[in-house]
Amino acid sequence: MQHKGWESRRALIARNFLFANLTGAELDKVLALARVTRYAAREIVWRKGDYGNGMMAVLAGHVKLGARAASGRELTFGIVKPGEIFGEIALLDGHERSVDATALDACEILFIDRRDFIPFLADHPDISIRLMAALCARLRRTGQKVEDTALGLCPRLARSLLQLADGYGRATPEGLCIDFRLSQRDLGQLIGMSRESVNKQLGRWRRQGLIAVDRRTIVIRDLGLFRHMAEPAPAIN
Amino acid sequence: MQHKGWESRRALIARNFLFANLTGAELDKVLALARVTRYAAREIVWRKGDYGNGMMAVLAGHVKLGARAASGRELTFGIVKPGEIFGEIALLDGHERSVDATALDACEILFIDRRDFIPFLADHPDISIRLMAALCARLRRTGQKVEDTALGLCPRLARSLLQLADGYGRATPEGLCIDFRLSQRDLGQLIGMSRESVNKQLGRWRRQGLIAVDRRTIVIRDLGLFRHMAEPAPAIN
DNA sequence: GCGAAAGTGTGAAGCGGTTCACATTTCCCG
DNA sequence: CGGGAAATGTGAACCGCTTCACACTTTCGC
Repeated sequence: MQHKGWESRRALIARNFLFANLTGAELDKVLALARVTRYAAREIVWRKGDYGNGMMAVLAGHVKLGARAASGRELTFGIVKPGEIFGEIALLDGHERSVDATALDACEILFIDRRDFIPFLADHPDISIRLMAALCARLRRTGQKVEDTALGLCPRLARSLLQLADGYGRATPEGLCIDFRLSQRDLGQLIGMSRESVNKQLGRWRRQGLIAVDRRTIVIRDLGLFRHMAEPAPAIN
Repeated sequence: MQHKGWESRRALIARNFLFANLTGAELDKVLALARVTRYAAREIVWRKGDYGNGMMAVLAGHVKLGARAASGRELTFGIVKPGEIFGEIALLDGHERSVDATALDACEILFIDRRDFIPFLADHPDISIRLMAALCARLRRTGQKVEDTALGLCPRLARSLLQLADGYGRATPEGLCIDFRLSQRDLGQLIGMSRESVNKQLGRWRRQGLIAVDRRTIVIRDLGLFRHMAEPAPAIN
């Protein structure tokens, strides 16, 4: 391991929310426990059902957490951004992976084995607490996903876009630009509906001037109006 | 607080998985922190959005965790049994309740404020670990619920019944008897479908001789065959 | 730059589950 | 034990989403 890689990894880890305010020496300790792996786009990090022996942190790139439902349909639970962690459930309970994890783009991912990390946690109660908070956040998010089930296409898609905008939005003169490319198929999996349905709804909104679909991004023209779409019974969809 | 109540509560708490192997003195400590409340059937323990200032443990009775979706539809996340806990998310992160909690029958529920419990946890790492395990279990379960979304009525209902049978099943000469009364409306909310759909599917199964619906219970006649119904593409539904 | 593969746009048909409407039964409380 | 409320059973109509089929465009690897 050459010096340059070590330093840059150290900097990347320090940006992760879990390790954000560790001292330099502690960061080195984490790095010593960790293994960093690169994944190409579409590469599988693990499959649902694999034996889960540790936790991952995304240093660079994006990871999709999803599953192929028994019916054959693919559905996405969420997308993990740089600085976030995933696989923390298996870290804590050691059971099998509950979802598939797939690299969306080229990723750099840090892995820590639970046999190393659990003792480390014992010495770092603040990290344990942040870990629990992450777990709680994921639980709330997943619960929200269950609730969204009761909603129709229009509010569901709108919510999903707003959520993306929350993470990747950039204000422009034309409106809120979502700087993250998801295919309509991906969007469909994210909201649990068919690609065609997503296409048609986006088309309707485009024709209404609510959004603009540039080649690789979606721009929300009027955020206030668009938020209306996220309501259960939208005025005119 | 008279001696008798104290003793019986102590016995009930000792039966909770979280406090299962505490010493007598530690149990007393927990009891001192806790407040026990009785709820009548259908009484609301808390509402989604309330400020969550602690955790509950069910000593007796059953609590339904659910929410009224924005569309007006009611849906149930799960049913908490005696010896189990709920509200542990708000205990850990102190945010608002993510679901409604309603007593299904007459309940005896123990409440511990997070300001008292968090310090207690610091002295009892074993309990912290069990708490995290509970959190993980809930997360896995909720994820399963999201996945089930992709399934149709038949497998969804079958799974739900099998799950109930898992907790309340009693083997009889006629088959596996589910000793827990849920109305068809409740079942519908549990699987996220309409009461009518549930009724019709139960009717079909009854006519096929797969189940028997005695006044207040459902009996699964042939478990093996019924498990088949829980598969995504059932032979003949 | 070219060709295959992936993504997008769109209509038609079908289906599964919802909603509505009502009859009947069971339960429960006074 | 009687009467009202809740639960159950069932058919008809409706509706939203899926599926399928296909044209067209964009992207990406070589």
